[in-house]
Amino acid sequence: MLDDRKAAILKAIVEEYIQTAQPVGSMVVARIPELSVSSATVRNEMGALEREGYLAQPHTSAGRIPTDKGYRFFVDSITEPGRLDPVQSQQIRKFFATAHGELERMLADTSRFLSGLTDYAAVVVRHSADPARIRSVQIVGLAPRVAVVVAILGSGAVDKHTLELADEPSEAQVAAASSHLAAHLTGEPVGRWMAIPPTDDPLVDRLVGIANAALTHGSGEPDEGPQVFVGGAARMATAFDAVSTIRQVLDILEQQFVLVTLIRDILDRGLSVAIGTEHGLQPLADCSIVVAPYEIEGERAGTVGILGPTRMHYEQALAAVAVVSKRLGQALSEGTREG
Amino acid sequence: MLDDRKAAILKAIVEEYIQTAQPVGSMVVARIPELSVSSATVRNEMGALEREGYLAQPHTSAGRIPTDKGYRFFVDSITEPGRLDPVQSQQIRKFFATAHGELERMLADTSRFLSGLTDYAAVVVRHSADPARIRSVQIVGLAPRVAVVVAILGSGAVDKHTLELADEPSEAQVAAASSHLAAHLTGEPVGRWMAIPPTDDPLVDRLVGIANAALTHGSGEPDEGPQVFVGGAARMATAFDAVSTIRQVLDILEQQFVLVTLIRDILDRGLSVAIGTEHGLQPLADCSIVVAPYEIEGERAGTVGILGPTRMHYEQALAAVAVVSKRLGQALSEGTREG
DNA sequence: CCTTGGCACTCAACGATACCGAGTGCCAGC
DNA sequence: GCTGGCACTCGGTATCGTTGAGTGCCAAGG
Repeated sequence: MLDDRKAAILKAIVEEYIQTAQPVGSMVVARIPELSVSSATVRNEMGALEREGYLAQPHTSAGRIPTDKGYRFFVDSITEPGRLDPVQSQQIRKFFATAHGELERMLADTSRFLSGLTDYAAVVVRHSADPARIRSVQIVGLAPRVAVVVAILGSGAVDKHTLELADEPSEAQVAAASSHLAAHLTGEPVGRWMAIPPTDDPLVDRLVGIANAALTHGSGEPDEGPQVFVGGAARMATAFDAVSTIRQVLDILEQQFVLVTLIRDILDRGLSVAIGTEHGLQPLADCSIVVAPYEIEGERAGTVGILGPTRMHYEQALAAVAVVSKRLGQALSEGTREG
Repeated sequence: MLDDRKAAILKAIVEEYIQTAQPVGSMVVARIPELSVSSATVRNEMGALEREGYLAQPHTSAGRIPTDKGYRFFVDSITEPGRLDPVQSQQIRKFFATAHGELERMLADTSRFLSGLTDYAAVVVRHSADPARIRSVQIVGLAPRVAVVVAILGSGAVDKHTLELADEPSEAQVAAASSHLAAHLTGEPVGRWMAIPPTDDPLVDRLVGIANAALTHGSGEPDEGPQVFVGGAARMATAFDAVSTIRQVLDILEQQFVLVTLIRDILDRGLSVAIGTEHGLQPLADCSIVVAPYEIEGERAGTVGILGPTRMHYEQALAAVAVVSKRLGQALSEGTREG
């Protein structure tokens, strides 16, 4: 597609522009040692690259700026995993050594951490596309008319619902309902309606029905769709200088549904980076997104990602997202105890 | 302190400035019908108001801008509750009619709603200053080495922790531990360490100890300090035009601890509004905060508030925050079932 | 004594103008 | 095909009036 020299020039321009945020002129490119050509030659090549859509010129007599296509070429040419500098690796190690606690807090912390690490906004999605299966379920009476149904899910999460009863079941009836429920729900995905055959005790059936309904339609997390944690949105205020752009980007970051759709879209297309207008969202035309799914015990459990300007530092971003998603998965696979 | 005319002039200037965001000149003030004086008189009074610290001048030959002290006078002069316009009342009614679900989701939704209602950033804090008391507690065995301790709190919230055991207690032992724990913890505030006397079965004691520890130091919400929900932070990008200000304010909004401290501070001082530098936070020097606590069943359970520029629309803000906090409290008092 | 019209003064905002220089495109020569 | 040279472009910055909103002060009038 591009001969070696064009590729080298394009790469140099992208790198320079990412660093300086200024249009890159031919002289700067000609100065880099790998290329021993004059600026005039570079100018010719730059003209060609512009005609092919890799570069753009803000106006005549300005340097060149990479287009989305230019960034795309650059990103695709990053083949080796990309090194994190030791300081960052150290930070990551430290974070995951000390991080602990409840899943949701962990995800929120991770989003903040990743944002600090990369200096872009970070997003962590916990998706529930594949609903966790119920590993164990139990009804517990707590007071004459109050009971709890507690389900432990395959993901290690605990789904619990308090039940208010019209009846006052005996302990035996609660126990019967509990085991009847367990017999029919264990192994099933949570949040899906499961028909449960009646027993010979209508009171037990009512109790089972209430518990089953709570697990199905209950307001516990699992069936409320994916959860989104955004960290470091404030950094977008530094990444752009047009207030309107900042506003638009922040708006998107608050629309969790949009974020989730966007990220799923990117993953569905088999990408790990979406640049500028590659994703459809017009307000994010100046943004790139780097994502990586994380896995808990081999199952995709969510995604981590960062959102930055198209002129983001892609190697670092890719490396950081990759490492953090891996480590997050590991950390969550260990600490499956606490839901 | 201020004679009637000065007060009227000050009020007019504040209102005008809130609307236009432009320094207010003497002629504009002289035009208002209540005051039938010439602009020259207004100028004299404005000079006096400036000397007394209520007004400031960006530069000679510009109009006047209210100082924090000026806003404070204005806010303190708002005595009657302040009317919400019918559209907003309608919105509020509708929101609380349809809002439902889990406490945390409800609070998050409320923060988003309040932000939309006022067009400022909104904050909802769920504080746990007065830890809820345990109404009922129970240990449930789920698997040979896995048990759950479930505590229902006075607030209606459910605190549950999964326990991983070294032993394999019998059902009777679990039941014994459960009732022993219940006997000593019921009525106590959660999250505080309670000594529990030993029984004659060391295995039961170990189980009780683990459960007790989980409830005390466990990672469940109640002892993790207050939770903060921020909605509509993006709106701060419209409220200010200096990018650095936006950045600073967004930063604060992400520091939950700072927010909570700030809000508690304001409430502790018996205020419902903090203007500009009245709160200590330098980055928020251009912001005002309007807060109101909400109550669940008569107990203070948290705070709702909004954060906007010092030139915010105070009457509306005060009214909106007051009404939303009240309605939120009512809504949560009804739906105490689901934790 | 307070109010008011008048007047000189101030100063940010705006527009016009000129200038600078980084960067380009093109061309002729090596 | 590469390179040095050169004319050209045009955004950015600085300079300089000009404008006008707004003030402070004063002297006259109720």
